Amino acid sequence: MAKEAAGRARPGRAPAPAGRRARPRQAEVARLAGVSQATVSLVLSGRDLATGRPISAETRAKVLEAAHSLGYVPDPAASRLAAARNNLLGVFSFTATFPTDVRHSYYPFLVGVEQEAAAQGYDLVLFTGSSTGGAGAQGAGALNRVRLADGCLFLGRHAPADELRRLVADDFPVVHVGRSDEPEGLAWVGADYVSASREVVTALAGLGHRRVLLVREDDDAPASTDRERGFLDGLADSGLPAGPGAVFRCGDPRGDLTADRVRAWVADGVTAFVAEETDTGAAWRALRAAVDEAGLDCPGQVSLALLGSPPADLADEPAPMGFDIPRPALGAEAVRLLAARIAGGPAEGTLVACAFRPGTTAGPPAAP
Amino acid sequence: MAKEAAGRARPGRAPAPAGRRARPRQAEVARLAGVSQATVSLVLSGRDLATGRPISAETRAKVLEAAHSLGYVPDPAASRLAAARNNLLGVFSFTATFPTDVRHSYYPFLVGVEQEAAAQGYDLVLFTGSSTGGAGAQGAGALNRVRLADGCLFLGRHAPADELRRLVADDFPVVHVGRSDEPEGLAWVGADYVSASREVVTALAGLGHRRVLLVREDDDAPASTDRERGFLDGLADSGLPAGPGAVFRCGDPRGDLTADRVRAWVADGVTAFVAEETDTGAAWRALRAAVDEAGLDCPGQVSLALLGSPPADLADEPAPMGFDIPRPALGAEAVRLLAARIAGGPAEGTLVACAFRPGTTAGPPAAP
DNA sequence: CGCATTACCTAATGCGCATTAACGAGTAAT
DNA sequence: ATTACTCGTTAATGCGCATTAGGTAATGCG
Repeated sequence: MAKEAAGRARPGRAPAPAGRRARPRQAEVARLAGVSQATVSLVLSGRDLATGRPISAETRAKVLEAAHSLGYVPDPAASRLAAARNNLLGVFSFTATFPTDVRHSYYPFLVGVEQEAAAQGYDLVLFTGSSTGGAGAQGAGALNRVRLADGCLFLGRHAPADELRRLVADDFPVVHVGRSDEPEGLAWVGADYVSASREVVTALAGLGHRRVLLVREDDDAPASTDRERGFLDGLADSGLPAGPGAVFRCGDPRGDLTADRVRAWVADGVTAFVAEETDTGAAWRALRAAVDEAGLDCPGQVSLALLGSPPADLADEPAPMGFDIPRPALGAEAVRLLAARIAGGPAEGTLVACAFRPGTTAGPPAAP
Repeated sequence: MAKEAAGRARPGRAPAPAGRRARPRQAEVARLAGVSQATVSLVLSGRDLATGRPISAETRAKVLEAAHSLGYVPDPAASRLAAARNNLLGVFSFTATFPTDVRHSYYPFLVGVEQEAAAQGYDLVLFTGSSTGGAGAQGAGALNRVRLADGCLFLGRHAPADELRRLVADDFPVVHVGRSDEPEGLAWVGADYVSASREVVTALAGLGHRRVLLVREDDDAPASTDRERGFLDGLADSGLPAGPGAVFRCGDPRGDLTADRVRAWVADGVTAFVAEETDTGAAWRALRAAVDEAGLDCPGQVSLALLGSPPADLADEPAPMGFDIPRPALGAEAVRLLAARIAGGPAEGTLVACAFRPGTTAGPPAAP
């Protein structure tokens, strides 16, 4: 008895919609060349040469000609499915990837990401996320969408640790941009704020300043604490006093950053101020405003430095002493690390050095 | 006799690499939920509700919970291969998508693309490409990678028509950003340069100018020819002379744009100049330089206008009369059109209106 | 109570390609 | 001649998902 009943219907695909059907498949190339589909795959992927699996030159030629004459182009979906990887890198940011306000943007970073991704043979998936409503469900599980890529980059200061933890626990290749201890075992690339900040303090000390004050914001992201750490290290290196009075925290109970306060500090012997850099540049703006209002001449009476790059809208002003984060390099490094993780590499953290910027806002301290 | 010999080995996939825990598949969700893979597919795609295929609420809930707890996310390649969609929109540019030189950038455009894509429930795939080496093979077939997505946006003035033609012929949903006639049947969105340029000329005529000259570059992209067309239309509308002398082409055999030439035109009765906008802003820069060198006061002795927005590095200068391309709106419109094409809509061209900008570089003509 | 519905769900199938064991045909070695 | 290989190619298989005919239990109908 035949196992198959005669009129057994066939489930599965509906017949191809007549209109769309034009693209040749490997099977058709194979038929035309008089070989098997497998041979076509081998020849076209060049895997024969690479893996030492030999295909005669004659067969190669036949296949190539057949493919060409049919105008064969591989179906990327099928390739990627069969190859169990899709050559896609995710980019997920906790704010809009293309913020309307260009000032605060990941643009320079993405420049590096794009370049390096291309170099490594990856395309990029931008998860329209967090901000705008996004393609997927909001909130819990939103991060899961990134699993469609082979790995994912995360941008932003405050990543939801628990969601990330889940990805990391599943051994999904993830790289966070910005130093982060939060989920244990998270790979990251970050700028070396500690060294860069120390270098700025050292430079100020080298100019002769003996009392330097850090103005920072009330935010405990690693980017902030690293800068403070480097600042304090720098003071220690130069043998300068580093008591709690050396750091002023905006939003402090002690009050705001005012001209009066600045005058008091100066009267107290402070000759140089250092501001933390953040997305908004609030600390730097506040410091400049206060110094300005206090009527103090910048390179003359007090020296100023910024632990980072000035916000774009202040790009025209004289460059402050400080350092520049090599954002494109950071992006490229992030991609490199992610590619390594995908290939099975370890989840490490990588620091990228910042470039010191002498600027024109610092000089020798004024004689008292 | 058994057809299969006893120890017949199994070709095909190698066992999954032990180390990395793979993404969950529908099959695992199914197992956890105690149902079949097909049911999972039905529930997750919502196809049950849509097509009236009944799935009990209880089963739905089980499946959804299992999927959620496993962090399931569909494999885009598989979805696509199975002839569905993957909610991915491609973006392919013929230069780096994030050019190092921010001046010429698709940034504002991408802002709109991201927003609208999110609104429509799509994620974006940036095909790293063209310029930098790209993920796929260069040249022939490079465009083919975009087939991974449900549809693709193409950016850039000079698209390789033959490659595009192939995609269009295969009925792959494509939208070109910028008017384009090249591959027949290509959908596009573009700014309405003709109307906008005409409006500028009309405004100048309204101020009393009777001789207006267009400075354009030597490039025959539609963006250029449309502006010239609108310029000439504007002249005609206002009854102004529009002979061949009304248009000056940089890189002309007649020579460069010099101060002397500008003086000669002015002596000849020209009171207003209009420059084409391009990526580099070359025409506008040349015109400004020449006028400046000729010692002519801008709103006073001659009026100037720019058929577009000034380059970013000239953003601080007084705004020229002209128009602004609503780039974010263009991006959004492109996404909308692409979504429509994916849904089976027609391949149409869409013009988006530009916003007239009075600026401060145009005034009544000087008395002779 | 027998048969037709209805409500739910599963089995089977294929999308197009990559992968790999196995096979046939030569050669060389035994 | 038999074994032992090498070389070139193919058959078979599955990647993960969507699709759809068909099955099964529960319900309706006369």
